[in-house]
Amino acid sequence: MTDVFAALADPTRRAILDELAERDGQTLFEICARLTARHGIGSSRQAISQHLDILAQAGLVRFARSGRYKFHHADFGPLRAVVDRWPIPEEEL
Amino acid sequence: MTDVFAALADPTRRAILDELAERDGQTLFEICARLTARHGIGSSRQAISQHLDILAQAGLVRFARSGRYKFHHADFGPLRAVVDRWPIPEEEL
DNA sequence: TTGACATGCAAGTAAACACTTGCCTAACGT
DNA sequence: ACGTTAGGCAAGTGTTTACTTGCATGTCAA
Repeated sequence: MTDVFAALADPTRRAILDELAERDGQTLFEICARLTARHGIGSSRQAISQHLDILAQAGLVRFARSGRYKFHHADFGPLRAVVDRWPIPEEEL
Repeated sequence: MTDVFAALADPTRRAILDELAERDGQTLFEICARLTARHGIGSSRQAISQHLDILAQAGLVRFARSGRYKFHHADFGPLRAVVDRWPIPEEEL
């Protein structure tokens, strides 16, 4: 399991997490289409696939293979490594 | 103000934040000494200074000049950008 | 079984990044 | 005034990273 912080460093990967947070279990092609349509990201399928691998190595995304489809599920649990590390001040009112 | 996520991607910068969380208001030389002694980080003064600039651009560190000393203060407020963006699950018991 | 669809693998490239090196400016103590 | 201390600036280097290109594998429908 590699670096959660490094996985979050790329804006395209954060957009992927946004997308999976809104609609979990998408395939690679769905993610590509929605990134283009809704986030203005025009990266190739292979680029997105590589990003998903990095997210998976960080534990932020899990795969579920079914036939020729590969569904992607987000897991935001590793983000506690960020939250628990430093004292985040309360929201000002 | 540049990318908070990118600022957190480097382990040396995270160690700097750890150090400032434990003892706020250190000078550059203090930070260097304590990083070496307590975190096993042997980077040069200039390297640490560049890291502090990046942390400052992300809003995570502020400076306070006093004579020939420059005191560094951590501000973890920008970390709410991480917390508020995705639904982080509760800790399992 | 043939073609279309969904994905995987791997080499190559260009840019970003972390770090060093060398010199410079400024503040303090004696 | 002089040396020392704290920090700044900027060019250069080696590695990492994001991305592309081209081809290969596997799955399903007709």
